[in-house]
Amino acid sequence: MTRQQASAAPPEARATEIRLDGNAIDEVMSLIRERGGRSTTPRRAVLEELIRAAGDLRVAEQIVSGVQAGHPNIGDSTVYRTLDLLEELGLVSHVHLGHGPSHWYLSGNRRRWYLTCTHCGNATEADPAAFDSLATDVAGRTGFVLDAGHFAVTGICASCMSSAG
Amino acid sequence: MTRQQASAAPPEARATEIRLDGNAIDEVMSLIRERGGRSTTPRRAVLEELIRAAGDLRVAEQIVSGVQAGHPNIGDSTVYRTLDLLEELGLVSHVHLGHGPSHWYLSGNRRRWYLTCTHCGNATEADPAAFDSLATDVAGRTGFVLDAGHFAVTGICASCMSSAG
DNA sequence: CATCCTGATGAGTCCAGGTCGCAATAGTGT
DNA sequence: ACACTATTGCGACCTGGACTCATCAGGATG
Repeated sequence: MTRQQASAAPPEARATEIRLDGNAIDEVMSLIRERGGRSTTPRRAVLEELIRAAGDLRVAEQIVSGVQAGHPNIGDSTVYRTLDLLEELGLVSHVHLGHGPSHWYLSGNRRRWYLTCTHCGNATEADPAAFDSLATDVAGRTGFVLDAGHFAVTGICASCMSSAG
Repeated sequence: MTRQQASAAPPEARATEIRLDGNAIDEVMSLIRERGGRSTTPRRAVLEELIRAAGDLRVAEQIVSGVQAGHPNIGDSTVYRTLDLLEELGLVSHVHLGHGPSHWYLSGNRRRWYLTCTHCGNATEADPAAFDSLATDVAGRTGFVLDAGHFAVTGICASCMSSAG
């Protein structure tokens, strides 16, 4: 109904190998330039911030303030736009863990699969093997190709199960 | 960080059998009264609207306008609050299919599992059996008890796979 | 059936989390 | 160094929903 329902993961998305070392930024900038884009300070700053997170999850607001700590004049919307760009390139992903803001991480070509406990709110990354067999099963039955990321699966974690019954 | 992170599905939620016939409303009102709540016109109106949807998904805005078609003086926030109440009672559920608003349905005690295509945006209900075996697998490995509903799993549907590659 | 107590309501305001339009700025191929 | 145009930063705006609070009305009681 609203703006963008089916905008994520355009088929052109090219999952590129990206290492988390210092050269990564230059490699990404080359990739952007190949596509006719430009290597700019804000884009480098956002990438630096994501690399600094070392693959951990960050909400957009954290990324914005991390970037602005070093570059106070970079605007919020530029960070959002850069995250979207990097996601199109297949370099970063965002996941919705619950009702709050989405969480971003440098994914390379490996999306993750998260479980969120609706009781304590904690999110944990899950073993991809279990999800893969679900995906194989569903693809075989229906042809629908599941994508692990984007939304966490909710449930009750082991410790909440044992404590709260 | 914000208000409610871990509020969904309080342990007291009692999944009650609810039929979709005309007596359902009275039964639900009795249930509400047992808990010290009151049977009110807005609550009946919201339930009527959900029953009218016959189990189909509705976004909150549709439910609000459906209710207000018959009762123009019922406020939006009352509808939201009533949906929350009915969800606590285990009678309705909401699911996030994508980035837009959440979708509500009369669930009784049976939550559903949806697949959303990130290419065409369509959501389809999936066979619960596949999800159940995933849930059994994950519970065995980690003790985390998965809940099918609340978030859809994204992917690419069969027709988008074949047409767009 | 009149009263009272308190849960529920509706109108309006506020908030988070982005998104958008646009004039100004700054990469980059030549 | 230039020109061309992708990007930026700013601020206004938008959606979906939560909150406040004075008022209203179920329904248990007498």
